[in-house]
Amino acid sequence: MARTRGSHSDITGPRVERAALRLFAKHGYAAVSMRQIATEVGVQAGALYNYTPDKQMLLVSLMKTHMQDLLAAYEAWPKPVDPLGRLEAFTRFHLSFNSERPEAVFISYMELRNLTPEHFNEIAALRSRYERALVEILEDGVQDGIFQLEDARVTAFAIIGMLTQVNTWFREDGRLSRADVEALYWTMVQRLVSA
Amino acid sequence: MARTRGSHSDITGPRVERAALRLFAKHGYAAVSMRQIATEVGVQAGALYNYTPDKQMLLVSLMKTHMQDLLAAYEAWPKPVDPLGRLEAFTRFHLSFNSERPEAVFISYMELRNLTPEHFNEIAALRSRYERALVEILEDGVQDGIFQLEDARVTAFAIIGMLTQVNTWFREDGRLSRADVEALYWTMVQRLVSA
DNA sequence: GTCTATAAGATGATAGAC
DNA sequence: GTCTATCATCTTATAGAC
Repeated sequence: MARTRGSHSDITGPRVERAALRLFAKHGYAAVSMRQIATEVGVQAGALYNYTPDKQMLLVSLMKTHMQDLLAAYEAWPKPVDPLGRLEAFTRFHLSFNSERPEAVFISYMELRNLTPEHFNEIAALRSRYERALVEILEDGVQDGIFQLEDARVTAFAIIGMLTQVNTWFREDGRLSRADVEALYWTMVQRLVSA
Repeated sequence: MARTRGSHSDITGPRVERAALRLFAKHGYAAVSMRQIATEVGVQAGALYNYTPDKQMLLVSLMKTHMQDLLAAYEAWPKPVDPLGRLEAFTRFHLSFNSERPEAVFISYMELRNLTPEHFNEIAALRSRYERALVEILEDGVQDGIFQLEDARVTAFAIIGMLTQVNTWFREDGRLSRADVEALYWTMVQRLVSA
């Protein structure tokens, strides 16, 4: 059966999300109007409400998708069994995953304050699951006598903080390649745990 | 001579800046209206324009003041002459200064995208002066054979990234005191440069 | 210096035609 | 599924009285 003319729900839906992602990252959630998103997609503002109940849910959906993608991709990432190998896998995974979606990473950190408490807690829970994975690697390494560190939770924050910061300065056409950056940060992470 | 009744320029001015700082940090620059700021200060919206030509300059002024305060405070901070002592001074200064003004720190990083190119470059230049100070400490330490690291600029970014991240999780009533956090991070910074 | 009033336009969201 | 038209409200900024 032929499709109704002008019906593109399976095409327009993803385009709305991508446009919102791009514009929210560039100007901030509050600064972007539904009309701007509609213009970017090539439809009228009213048509957006076929894809989201309101502006807030558009943001929530972007952030939730990003955090779920992060967790799913990390679980699928090849991981050795020894703590040092797992720490290297985590380091390289984090740098690689984040470098491929700078906009979603930026939004997921930046726009937390625009979430209602319920949505905030949902995103925060996903984020802690990821952080918890690193804490466990560090604790295992300490137990095996391979790592030396004072506080696994604070060290995990420090590692994630320094790895995530890369997105603020890395440029594709800069002095260093992605491989250079990965190697430098893996060396620094090893030093941080005295491995 | 008696003051004109209702004239409070020396009191209201700072109150406008403080209200804007608080509200911009909480909700984001774009999400805050001049009416909200006026309500917080206790005046009508029109009165704000005695203290700022427009909303944009209110943001620029907050960010510029913060960066200049940062540089001035760092210059006044007691600094040893040896690289290791200077690195410790930088670490403790950064944690201490940032912990005292979380809102200004947040805004100065978060709202860069809302600046016109001219204002952005001005703020970015102040920021690099600060980063440059750390790079020089690291380079001096390498030259003296005290530090071992591959890339002084990337290491400086990593250190600043991990130190600045503290503001996102530290709570006054949490498990760790400020002194605990300073000690933990100073240990980690030393490890990062193999000192 | 602060007020009230207002200009000129943008905003999120909905209703109903096609 | 998309459009046009519209509502009610909010926005930044200014003018002029006090």
